[in-house]
Amino acid sequence: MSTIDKALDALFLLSERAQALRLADLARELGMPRSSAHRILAPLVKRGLAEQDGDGRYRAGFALMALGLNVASREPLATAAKPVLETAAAELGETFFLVVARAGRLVVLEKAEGNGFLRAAPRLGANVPVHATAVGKLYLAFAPELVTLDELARYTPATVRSRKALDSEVDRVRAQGWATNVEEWQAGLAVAAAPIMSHGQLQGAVALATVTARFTAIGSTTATRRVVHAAEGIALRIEGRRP
Amino acid sequence: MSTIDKALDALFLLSERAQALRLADLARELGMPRSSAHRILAPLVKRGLAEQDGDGRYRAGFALMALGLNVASREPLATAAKPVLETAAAELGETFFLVVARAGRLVVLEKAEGNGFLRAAPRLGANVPVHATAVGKLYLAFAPELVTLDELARYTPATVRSRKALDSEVDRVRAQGWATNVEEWQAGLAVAAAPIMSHGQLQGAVALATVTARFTAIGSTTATRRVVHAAEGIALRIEGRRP
DNA sequence: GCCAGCGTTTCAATAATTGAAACGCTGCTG
DNA sequence: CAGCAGCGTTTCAATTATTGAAACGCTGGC
Repeated sequence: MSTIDKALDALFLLSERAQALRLADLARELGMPRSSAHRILAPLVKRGLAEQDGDGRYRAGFALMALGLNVASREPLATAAKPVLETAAAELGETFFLVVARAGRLVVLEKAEGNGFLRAAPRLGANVPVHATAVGKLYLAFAPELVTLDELARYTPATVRSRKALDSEVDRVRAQGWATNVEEWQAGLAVAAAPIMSHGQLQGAVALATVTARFTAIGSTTATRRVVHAAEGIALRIEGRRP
Repeated sequence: MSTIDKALDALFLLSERAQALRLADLARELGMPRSSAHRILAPLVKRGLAEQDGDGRYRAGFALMALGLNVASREPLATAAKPVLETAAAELGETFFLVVARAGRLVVLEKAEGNGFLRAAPRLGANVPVHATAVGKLYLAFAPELVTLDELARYTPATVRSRKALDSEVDRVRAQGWATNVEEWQAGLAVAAAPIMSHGQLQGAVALATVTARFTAIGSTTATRRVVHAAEGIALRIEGRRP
C-alpha cells in the first residue's frame, strides 16, 4: 500500500465525516500511529484539501470544492443538460437527472430536483448500480462496453435475479428505446430513463425518478415520453442544433 | 518533498487542465520520469480522482466532484446565504457572493450571478486577496486574527500601497460597517461588501460585484445598503430567527 | 516495414516513510 | 493546586517504499 493510498484514505475519511476529526481518532481509524497521520495530513493541509480548526481538529478543506467544480464545469454534457432537466423538473414537479458512464461505472452528473416533500435527491458524483437501474439497462442495451457488470446484487425483492432475465429485459429496452425501473434498486423508488444518442453513440441517459405511487399516477406512457423528449433535446443541444 | 506532494501536484494539474493529459506530458510538467508519474497516478485512478480515457490519457475524475460537494454541503453558512444572495441578485441583476476566511485565506463560498452580459463570475472555492478587496478590509476591521495579511501586492494603480494607508482605510470601514473596493484588485471591477456578524463574531461577508460603470450608476449608497441588508438577513437566518 | 512515441513493467540504488518515544500544552480531577 | 491523562507535534534510527533508466509490447505515421 503506497503512501498516496494512505493520504487518500485520510482525505476520503475527512470528506465523509460531517464534523471535524481529532488527529488521534483519525489515526486510529486509519490504523496508523499519530505521528504518521500527522505527517500525511501536512501536505493535505498545505494545499487546502484539509483544514484545522482552532482546536487542532481536522476537516475536509475548501480546495476540494474548487477541484470538484473544475471537474463539473468541463463536462459539456452537464451544462447542455442542465436547462433541459430544469424545464422538465419544473413541468412535472419531479426529479430529473443525468447519468453517464465513467471508467465502467455510472455516475450522476447533473440533476434538477422536483418539489415534492418526498422526492428523489441523488447526489452529484454518486454511483448507481448497473443491473438494477433504468439507466444501467440503457447502457447494457446501447453501449455495454462502457460499463462493467459485476455480480447481480439483490437490493429488493424486485431486483432482477438471473443473467437470463436481465438479458431479455435489456433486449426489450433496446427495442423500445427507453427503460424503467420500479423498485428494483430501492423500495418505493420508480424511474424512467431514456438514452442520449449522438454521433451514433450513447452519451448518457436522462432519468425521471419519483415515488412509485406518483409514478403510477403520472403513468408510464407520460413518464417515458417526457424522458425521451428531454434526452432528444439534450442530444440536439450537444450537436449544436439548438441555440 | 513528499510523495503525497507529488501526487497532489498531479491531481491539481489534472484538475486545472480542461482536456485530458498524456502521461508523458504530465510527467514532463511535473518534472519526473514517466514511470514515476505512472505509479503516482495509479492510486488516484483506483479511487476515481483521476481517470483514463480510451487512448490512455489522464484527466480529473468524478470522485473529485463528490468530495467537493461533501465539503460544500456541510457549510451551514452557504446554505443559509444562498436564497438571500439569489434574491438580492435577482433584484439588482448583479452578482452577489459570500466570502469567508478559512485557514487565514478568503474563499468564495457561495454566489448568485447577475444577468449582465458583462458580469462578475467568481469561482466557488477560489481565493481572493486580503488587502485589495472589500471583503478583506472587513476582515481586517472586524476579525484580523482570522486572516493572514502578506505583502501588499500591487494589482492595479488603485491598489493600496502602504500599510499606513491600509490601516486608515480599515479604520473607516470599521466605523461605517461596510467596505468598498473600486478597481483596487482588478481593473473595471467594483465591489461593495458587508459583514455577517453573529454571536459577536464575524462569520463571513456578503459582496456585490459589478463593473465600475454600473456600480457608479447604482450608487454607492444603494449598493452598500443592499449588501448590509443581505448580510443582516443571513445573520438572522444562521441564528434561526427566520424560518 | 520501419521508426518514433506511447503507456506500462521491471529492479537495484536510493531516499522517504515509519513509529516509539518524548515534548509542551490543555483541561480535568482528586 | 498538584497530578494526570490526553492532545497535537517533533525527533531519529530502522525500515520500506520510491526512484528512474531500461526494456516491453503496442499503435499510428511515413
